[in-house]
Amino acid sequence: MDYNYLAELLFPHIKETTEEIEAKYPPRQLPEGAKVTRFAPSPTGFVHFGGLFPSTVGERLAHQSGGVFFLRIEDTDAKREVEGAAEGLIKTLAKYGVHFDEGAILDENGNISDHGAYGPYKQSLRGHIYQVYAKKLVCEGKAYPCFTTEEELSELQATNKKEEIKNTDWLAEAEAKRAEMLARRNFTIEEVEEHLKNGHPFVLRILANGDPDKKVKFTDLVKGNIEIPENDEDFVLLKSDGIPTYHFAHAVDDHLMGTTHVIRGEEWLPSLAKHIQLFSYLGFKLPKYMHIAQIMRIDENGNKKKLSKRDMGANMDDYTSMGYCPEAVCEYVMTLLNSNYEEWHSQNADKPYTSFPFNIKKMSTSGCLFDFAKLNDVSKNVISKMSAEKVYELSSEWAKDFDKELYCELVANPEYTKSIFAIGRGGKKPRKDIAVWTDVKGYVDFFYDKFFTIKDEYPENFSKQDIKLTLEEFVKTFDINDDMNTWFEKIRDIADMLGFASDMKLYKQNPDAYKGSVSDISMFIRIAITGKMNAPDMYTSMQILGYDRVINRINAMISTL
RNA sequence: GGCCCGUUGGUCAAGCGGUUAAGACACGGCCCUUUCACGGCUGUAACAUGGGUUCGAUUCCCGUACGGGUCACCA
Repeated sequence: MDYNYLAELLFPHIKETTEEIEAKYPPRQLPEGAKVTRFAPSPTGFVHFGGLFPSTVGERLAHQSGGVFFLRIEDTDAKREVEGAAEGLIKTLAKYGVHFDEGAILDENGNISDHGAYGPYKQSLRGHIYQVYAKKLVCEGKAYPCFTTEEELSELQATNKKEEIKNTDWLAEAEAKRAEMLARRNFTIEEVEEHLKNGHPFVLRILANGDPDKKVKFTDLVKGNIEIPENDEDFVLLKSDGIPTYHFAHAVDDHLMGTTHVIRGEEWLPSLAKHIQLFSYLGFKLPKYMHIAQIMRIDENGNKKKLSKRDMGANMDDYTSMGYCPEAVCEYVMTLLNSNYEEWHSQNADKPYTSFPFNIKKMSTSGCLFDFAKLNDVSKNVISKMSAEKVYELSSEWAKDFDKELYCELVANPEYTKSIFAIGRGGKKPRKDIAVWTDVKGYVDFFYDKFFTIKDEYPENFSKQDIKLTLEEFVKTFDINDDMNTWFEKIRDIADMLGFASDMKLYKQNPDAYKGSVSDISMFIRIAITGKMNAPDMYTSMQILGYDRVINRINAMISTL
């Protein structure tokens, strides 16, 4: 067959040669060892946790090596595209420290525009380029048109199923399909001309030359050495609308854009044979691949499943509403990505995660479970290191969007609010009460009259009389100007007066000799003032609340007893 | 079902032929302590399984089981 003629038939409008294209994409001038990585999402929705993973790896690897990290929008499937998704993607990623040097970047008006010399970075804008390479493959007899329609194809699969080739007998089905597809390879130029004349659409398929009994050896930077059967499937290169499939776009784009490391989820591993074949057909140098393990979740049967779109914790935008700060999420991602991150972090507590030497070799080969408990722990530590000022700023910013009522109280008196956040903060052993901004309300509520109500929630085993006497005595002796020792001595005095132990050590030696201890007396007061059994340091809390509020609350409690 | 990947405590994981099999989170206890939190100490708990190879296997090889992924004109 005259392949050149066929190519001309198929792509009459393509005049440019691959050499001319190549000339427009010269090799990058980068220092030795610099990595060029990319994140290449399809704009079909929000960024999910599984996408933050590889993008963080790409970002770290590129920027750590003095390389380039770019964003390519893979909008080759119009059916699935979601309006505005790309913009949202970029914004969300930026929030989590994933910044691009090149590619589709958001301008000041919120529109996507190209930055960099290796564009366009939106695949829908690169149609011409793919066709040039497609034409070349046809010329070389490595690709051919297939006029079988989608309907025919799915019918074929359907009949296979209908004919009671047992549902479990995939092999037979696959073979039937393969035989059918192989038949498509046989066509004459005349047939093609006829189809074209009738305006029939076609897809361009690769003419696979692989022998599945033979294996290709391959080294993945994460998975190590793997062997996969050669590809013998005539997969689609160009869809009937002329737009490339992922496989073809991947080969052409990553070659032209000079990607050195392809970082993607391990779900791509099965198609690696296709890519190897394609790169070889095209005469491209194969980039290095890193197939990183998926994040998993536990399904209702207790099995691990890939974390997917609808799962709790999947959508990165949910982390904002759940009240996580991005730094915490980033650190958590680092702990999952590099097993030695935590060790490094404990030794370099003051440094940002970006100065951690990220190491490919330390990446896990197996999928890990998403663990909110761990995230919360990381997050508590992150927040505990912030200044009161910062906590005020971030929590009120969050509350503004997600808890208006709280927001109003927080910002009504900033200095007051900051003094609350300052309790137990700033020292070597800061409190770690807040993991997420949604914790804030439950932590600070009693400082605001709006959220505070007097409730008699004393444990049953204490006499109301003692409680009442404690509160009355406290009101009599309370002086807001007392220092902490004086203040507490007064509480001890009340304990002694009522037959409670004022000395904890003595109490523990002989608890039966007393009605209780000074800790119980404190609890009586604490419940009146905070409404809780547990609360941060009471002396400081009272200083913040002020004399009137303290006395009013205690009096209010007395009257309910 | 084919192909590919994986399997160390509940979770994340060190380990790379000889270890008392780290550490972190979670959980329990103790100490500190007026509560909580913090901090300190401490405890429970793991090499999926069967065969090799080897003087010796968690580590290497093969099988089995289990889990995951994939098998589109989706990425």
